[in-house]
Amino acid sequence: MKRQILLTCALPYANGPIHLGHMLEHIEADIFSRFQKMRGHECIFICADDTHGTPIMIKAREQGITPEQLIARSHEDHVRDFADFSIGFDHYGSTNSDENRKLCELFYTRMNAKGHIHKKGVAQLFCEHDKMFLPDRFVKGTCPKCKSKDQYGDSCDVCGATYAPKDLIAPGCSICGTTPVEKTSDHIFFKLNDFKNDLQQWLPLHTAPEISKKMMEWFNEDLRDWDISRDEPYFGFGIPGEPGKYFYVWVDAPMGYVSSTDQWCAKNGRKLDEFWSQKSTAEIYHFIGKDIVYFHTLFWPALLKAADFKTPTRVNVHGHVMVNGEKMSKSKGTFISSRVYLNHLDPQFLRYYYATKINGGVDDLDLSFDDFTSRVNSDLVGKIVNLASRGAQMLSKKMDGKMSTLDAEGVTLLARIDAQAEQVAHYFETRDYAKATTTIREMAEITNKYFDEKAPWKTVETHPGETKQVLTTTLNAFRKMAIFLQPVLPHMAEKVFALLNEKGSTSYKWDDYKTVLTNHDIADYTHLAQRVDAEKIKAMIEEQKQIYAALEAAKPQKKAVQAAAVTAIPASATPGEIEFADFDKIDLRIAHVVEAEEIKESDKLLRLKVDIGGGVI
RNA sequence: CGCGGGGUGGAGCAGCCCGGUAGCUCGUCGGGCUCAUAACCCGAAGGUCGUAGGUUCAAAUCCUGCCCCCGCAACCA
Repeated sequence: MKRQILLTCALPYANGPIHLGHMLEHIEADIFSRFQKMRGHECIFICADDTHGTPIMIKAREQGITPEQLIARSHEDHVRDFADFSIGFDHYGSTNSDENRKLCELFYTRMNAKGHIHKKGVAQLFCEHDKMFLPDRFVKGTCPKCKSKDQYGDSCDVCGATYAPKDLIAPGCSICGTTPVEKTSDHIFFKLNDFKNDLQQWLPLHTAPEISKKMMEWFNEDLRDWDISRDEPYFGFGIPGEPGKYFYVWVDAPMGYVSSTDQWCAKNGRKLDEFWSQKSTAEIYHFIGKDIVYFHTLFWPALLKAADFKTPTRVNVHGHVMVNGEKMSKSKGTFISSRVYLNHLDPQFLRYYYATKINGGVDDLDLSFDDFTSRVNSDLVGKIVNLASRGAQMLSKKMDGKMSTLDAEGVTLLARIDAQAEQVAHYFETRDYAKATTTIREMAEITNKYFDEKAPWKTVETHPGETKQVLTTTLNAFRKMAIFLQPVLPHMAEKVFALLNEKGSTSYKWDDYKTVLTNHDIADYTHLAQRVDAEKIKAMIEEQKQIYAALEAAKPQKKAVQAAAVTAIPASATPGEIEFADFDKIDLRIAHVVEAEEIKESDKLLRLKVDIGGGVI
């Protein structure tokens, strides 16, 4: 039966570049998507940029550009990075689209009509200087509990206490430093508790046990109303009938899954209802990180239910990437952006490496570069790819480049491999890519053993006929492995496709493993993958470190410049640690700022920044 | 006592649900081979399974306490 599958990754925030943490999720989902497509199912892989909210607005201000310009740049970067890692989205949209706006309005209208919305006043800190209400993370001050300085408005990094921003001692706007005042404003709330029972039943059926177990905590008491509005100025969508009120970014972000599907449907002559109507039989899978579980397993399904849409079939949660056993660190250069990685290493390596570690669970995944190097060099290049080299080179250099037939042991060998095929498929289906790649590696091991025992290099002169059978067997075994690995290594599979002169499309279907190539010409052999050079890893980390250093160096200057600027241009918005995605984006842009400042130091600084930072603007 | 996940040879992991001689890859050491990208094949050494107790004929596996790491705690996208 042909399944209809819709796949999504969490939407990357549009104020930072893609880094190796994002790539874990996208690679995991892409492998799943490619696997399903190979199996003959319809699988639509959707993602988009998440473009709204205060951080984007502030960041754009800092750079003296509009939020639209900022998100356009991010979109371009993101799309290119993903493409270079062979992430095969069927559509990559943006939450800042007409489709998304209409959808938000539709959701809101339906929720409102059914009585799930209400309004009440909320007292919140307001910065008179920046003329805006401050999200918790934009208030900094001294922790009321342990007195640590420079803590955010929601919790203290030092002692772990949680509190409200107004509880901070000497709170200040993190943008301009002004002491904020408390002001009350009406906010719009979604009555999440209306869906308490639904959610409680839904969770265990659609998430992994460890996740639903954790989420069950929420049901110990009634669910609080969820504040879905923000006051202007805010970069987002206005709430219908509520002037000056905007949808909170976490409302329109997951909505991007639906609106992007809509865009894909429009391009392909399909109907959104096929996927998202309550009657739809399509399977919807969200791939997300463990940090945003509750948005996807509480708020999101509740919103969908409230608006009469289909709820996800499964929310797949993965852990976070650690580098060399530690959290990714900017100063150590382990906070590696996709682009920096691509400047030094083959994206296939990361795909393979992550695949060997992804087991469908929520554990954190350690990206250890020593392990990375040996895994790729030994398993992938040494054991698997080497088979092609062993088989194909002899066939084309010492013989006529044409396969013959299998020998008796060859028939047995290929049967042993075939016997594992459905098991491998099962591993892909359950997202246990670690087991899938291990099984494939074992196929390579028995094939190498076979090759060694047969020792064709000894018989190539004396018994060409038998030798050819060994090479034919080896290449066929390798071909099966390449097919099984195609979800992980699509680029390599393409090369194998060409090497083996395959007919038809340009990539394999899963069932192609069932055929055996005999009396078949192959093309000249070229290496399918290079080994990892440890020097390149060093160079990559070094480059990332330098980008960070440039940022650090630019920081004080940036403050000085912005202090001199005329209207409402904030000083450095983000001292200390902001979220990683934020951070990396700064890295890139800062490099531009540095240049700008070297050239100029008068009152037109901001204009210059735009020129250089934007390149063509 | 906030909650969830994790702690297995030098590194990275599997095994734990359904107790019964601890498995895989890399690395190390020794051997083989020389077709292949110094690759491949064979063999060896190396672990009181975080820790302290408990249950049991038997515990990495089940139960309890503690320690350490990661994450979450509704305004971090």
